[in-house]
Amino acid sequence: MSGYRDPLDEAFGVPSAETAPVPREPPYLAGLNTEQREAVLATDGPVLVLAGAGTGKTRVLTTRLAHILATRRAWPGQILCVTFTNKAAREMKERIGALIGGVVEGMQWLGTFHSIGARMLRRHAELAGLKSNFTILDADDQLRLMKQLIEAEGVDEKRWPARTLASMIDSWKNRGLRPDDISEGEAQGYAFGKGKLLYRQYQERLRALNAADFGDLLLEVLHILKTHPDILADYRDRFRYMLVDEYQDTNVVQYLWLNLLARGSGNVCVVGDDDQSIYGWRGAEVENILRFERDFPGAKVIRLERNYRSTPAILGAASGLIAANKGRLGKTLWTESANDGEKIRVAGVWDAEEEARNVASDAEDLHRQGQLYSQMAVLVRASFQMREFEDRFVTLGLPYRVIGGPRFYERAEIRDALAYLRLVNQPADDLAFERIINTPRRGLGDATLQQLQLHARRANVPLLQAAHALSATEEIKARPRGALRDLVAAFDRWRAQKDTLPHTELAEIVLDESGYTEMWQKDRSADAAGRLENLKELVRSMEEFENLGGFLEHISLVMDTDRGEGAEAVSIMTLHAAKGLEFDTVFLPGWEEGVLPHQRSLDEQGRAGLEEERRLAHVGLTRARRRAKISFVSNRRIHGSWTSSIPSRFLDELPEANVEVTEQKGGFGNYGANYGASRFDTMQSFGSNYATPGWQRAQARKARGFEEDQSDDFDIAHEDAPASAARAKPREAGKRRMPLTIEGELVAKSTGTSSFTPGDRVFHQKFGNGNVTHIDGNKLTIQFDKAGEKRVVDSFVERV
DNA sequence: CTCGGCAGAATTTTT
DNA sequence: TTCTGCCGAG
Repeated sequence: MSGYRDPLDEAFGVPSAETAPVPREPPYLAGLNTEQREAVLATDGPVLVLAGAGTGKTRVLTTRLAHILATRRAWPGQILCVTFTNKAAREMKERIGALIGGVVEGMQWLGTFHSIGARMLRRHAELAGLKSNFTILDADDQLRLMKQLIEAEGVDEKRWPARTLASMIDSWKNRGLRPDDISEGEAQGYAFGKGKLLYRQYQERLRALNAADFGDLLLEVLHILKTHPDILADYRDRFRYMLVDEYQDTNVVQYLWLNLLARGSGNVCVVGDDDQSIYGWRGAEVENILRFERDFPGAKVIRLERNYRSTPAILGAASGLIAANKGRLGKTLWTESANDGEKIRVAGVWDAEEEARNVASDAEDLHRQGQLYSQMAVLVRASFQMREFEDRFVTLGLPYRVIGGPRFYERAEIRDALAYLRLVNQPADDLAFERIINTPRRGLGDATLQQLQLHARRANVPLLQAAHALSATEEIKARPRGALRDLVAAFDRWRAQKDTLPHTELAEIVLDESGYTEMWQKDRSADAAGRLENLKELVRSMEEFENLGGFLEHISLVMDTDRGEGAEAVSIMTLHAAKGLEFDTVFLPGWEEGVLPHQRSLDEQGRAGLEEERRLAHVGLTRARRRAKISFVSNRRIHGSWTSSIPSRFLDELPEANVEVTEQKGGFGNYGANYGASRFDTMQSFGSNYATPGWQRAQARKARGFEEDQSDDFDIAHEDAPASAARAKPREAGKRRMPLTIEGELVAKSTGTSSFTPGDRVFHQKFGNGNVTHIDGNKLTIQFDKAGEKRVVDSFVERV
């Protein structure tokens, strides 16, 4: 017995009583700086860790957790550890595993707010009028549900879009408000006060469907905790230690929920950075972090300011920028480094196409110098900016991947397949039923559905049950009746097989027998093959789960899939998606008024919006380890028409010492050369206010001049023609684009020499099918059926 | 019931 | 520009 040594002790280097009475520092503390160490060791009582970008926040968090475990302050199951994203949760698990050399069992309360909320809600489902196998609805389902209610209420959906109601209800839920809590004034915002009624109806409908939306996962749990002291006491007792990541992103419900629980042990440690709060639009309140000390008097506040990521030049620029924000807790990032590193490069260019060209050629240059593509990222404000980059990268054959594009589980084919599975799992899921009743086409259209709905409402039963009943009566015409009977019989069969067959097998049977797979096999469109592939992938991914229920839970909560991670490719993503990541080189295009301080943010949130935009810019800059390259364009196409844009005000806030303005080869973008009161302001080039008609004319003239260089036959006699946007870019005329790729990522395969000949029929992930018309080395000219003529590198296409 | 054509709006960010 | 939703014809 005495020889027994706990594996945990072993792993952590906790001295055993016999061998080492000498106090020795556990190995996991090695390498931490003073503040980090303090944050790890201050286990008891409230602690606020203000962790600037790149200061080792995750390391502190994981080490702290490991420390709590190692010192036996709590068992894995007694620690509540909340993150904001699934990725962060996953990473945390992995890193704790790495720290103690194995997988930690029993960390069942480590996860995102929503996954933990779902866990709790399933335990107490009946208290919220649900069964524990309730379905978690996604945005799409919610919207459809709301549309039905809006219509039933006789509200004009044109005037009061379902989207508006959805976001309203969402924000109410984010603020912890249930239907009864909505004030009349608040409800006025939608359809003359019908918002409140619709909210209540929506909740009732959810209960009838045995479903919950994302907001409910927290709101309902909060309500249960508030109204059931015994349950609250139980959780308070259970959670000896609480850790919260990204505290600056918490909204009101999350805040209330955390606070309620934290009043138990009082051992709550929140980590965050007010300068990285970028989710205000989703209900996050920076104030939560700003008032932590008031909420928990005597809280220990630890600042992590030593940055291990970026060069002094980058930190200087980022600090200078963020200093313009008011109401910060205030941190100054510093780093130990002999030299400043490369200055931030700022370049003005003509348009987004040129911007993409420059970024791509810079990326190639760096690559030639030995930099990895995987160490480069293009960070944009909004996803519409991604297109130009994708286009350019595709033509060059430069490997890239889009992160956070259309997600796997949001694709139509996946959602259809899931609807089938949901319905097998939970027969009351009317939304799933509505989705698949006529997919594939089986002659069950609107008319039949309405009959079903009528019957279902009268009998107060789910649609599937109504279908069951109606398919046996004469109420429905013969043709649809037969189809309905088949469908109902199929579901009966599948449900019977649910408990006897492995769930992956069941899924295959369902997709097969329903005719869903066949539907895509028959489909001859460009992306049908990809969709079939996705369906296979879906079934494959089910293998990791014990049963159907577990799988469905996972997919509704974990919408992100990190596909292609680690690939040697340039990442393209939004600034939001980039939080928490780092790259050697970061490209920051689109620093223009209206794009980087995004117009909408400014319009809707005023100064608060501007500050959040500035934080977004700050997040972007601090992603860079070695170099950051900012650019802005003077002409941007918005909704199809060309608009002149002016450089972002944030450019002026970058300390001059850290910035280098580069001349562009294009010749039209050298605005930065004119230093003045505002270094980047285009008006300097013209000596007049940019908003005036004169400036606009100047722009137009410039545009025409540009075209003159490009095409000989341009008629410059129209000097005084109105500044037509279309005019400025005649080259664009015939250009057409396909919708975004299904895959959302394209990575060059290393094929040998070109093995194509003109006339070959080929398939391209993005552009679909087409014929090769010309070959030039490894560059093919292809006439695509849908996307028109494109020049593409051969490794991106395959023969069909 | 399905398909095609047309009008009108437009998504910044996501658990 | 591009996508969506609606309407009318087959």
